[in-house]
Amino acid sequence: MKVLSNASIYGLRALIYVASQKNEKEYVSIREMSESMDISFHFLTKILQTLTKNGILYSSRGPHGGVALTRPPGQVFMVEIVKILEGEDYFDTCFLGHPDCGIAAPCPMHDFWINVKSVFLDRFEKTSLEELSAKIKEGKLRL
Amino acid sequence: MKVLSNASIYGLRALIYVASQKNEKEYVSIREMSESMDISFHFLTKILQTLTKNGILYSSRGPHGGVALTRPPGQVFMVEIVKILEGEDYFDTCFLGHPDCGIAAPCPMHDFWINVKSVFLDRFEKTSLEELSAKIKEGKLRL
DNA sequence: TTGGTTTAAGACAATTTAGTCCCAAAAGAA
DNA sequence: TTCTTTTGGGACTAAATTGTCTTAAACCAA
Ligand code: SF4
Ligand code: SF4
Repeated sequence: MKVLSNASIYGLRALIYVASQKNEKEYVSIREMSESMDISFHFLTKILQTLTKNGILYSSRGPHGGVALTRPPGQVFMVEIVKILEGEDYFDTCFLGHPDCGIAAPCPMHDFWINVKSVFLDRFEKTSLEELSAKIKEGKLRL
Repeated sequence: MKVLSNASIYGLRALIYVASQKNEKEYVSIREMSESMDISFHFLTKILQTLTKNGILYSSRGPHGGVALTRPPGQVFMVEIVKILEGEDYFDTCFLGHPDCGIAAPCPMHDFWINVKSVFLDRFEKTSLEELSAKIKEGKLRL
């Protein structure tokens, strides 16, 4: 079972990496992240570019360049990242892939699906990069 | 958000279609199903072939041929279909795509993810084709 | 200013998923 | 038998996702 594309997963992991940095103001090198997390450098670069375009990250070229968060990790929530990388309609899907249905006479999976989606949305809305990076900072989890 | 591939969705819908048939013993034509549900005939055929190979369906060629359930709809559960069409390891995934991790120092999403997967597994284990086809039989839901 | 470093951008290739097509094989009817 | 209908099986194409590569642009330091 997979609910996020590789692009979203890599983007999320990189943001957690950045958020877990000691010095919040310093740029983090994409090369360093890609090697540390064993993700293709160019692929990760492309993903982070869209996060930069969408205002999640600052970026700077040249020596000591890289990317940095535009906001404190406690103010960046998963839901925003997922909507940027997966699409704005991420939570507007039907379990069976129907374009529209279910209002009048929903199928037996409808209530389940609506509920699952709201659980995901709720969790994504409440989980910040700060929370996600907490255990990394303590050195308790690899990324 | 998508948790099932198109192949699984089409396979499930076709099984629901078969299960909602009045005469349980009669073969249902794949052509009829593909046209009624607006699914590619050849694609659906291929999917139903793997379900036949895996003992979910009988099949017969020629006039009045088609597919039929090997068991009563009340004895066929979603979990079996999903594991056949998505792979046996469908429920053995990590939220962040790691091959192994989390036992010692799980990430903040681990508990959430484990819980979500068990909710899915539980529901898939308890939902039979009979339940899924109930509303169709009443004519209350399109497929 | 010159050269090295690093992100930006976009073309390109590989892989996976989705879908199409053709022909063989089986079943039924004439 | 012979013809038609319908599934079986595999090759093929299309599209989406994933990943690679090359060059340009920005930044820094000597
Ligand atoms: S009723 Fe079922 S098929 Fe219709 S939108 Fe809800 S989940 Fe999808
Ligand atoms: S701890 Fe997090 S990253 Fe590790 S297996 Fe669990 S969900 Fe995946």
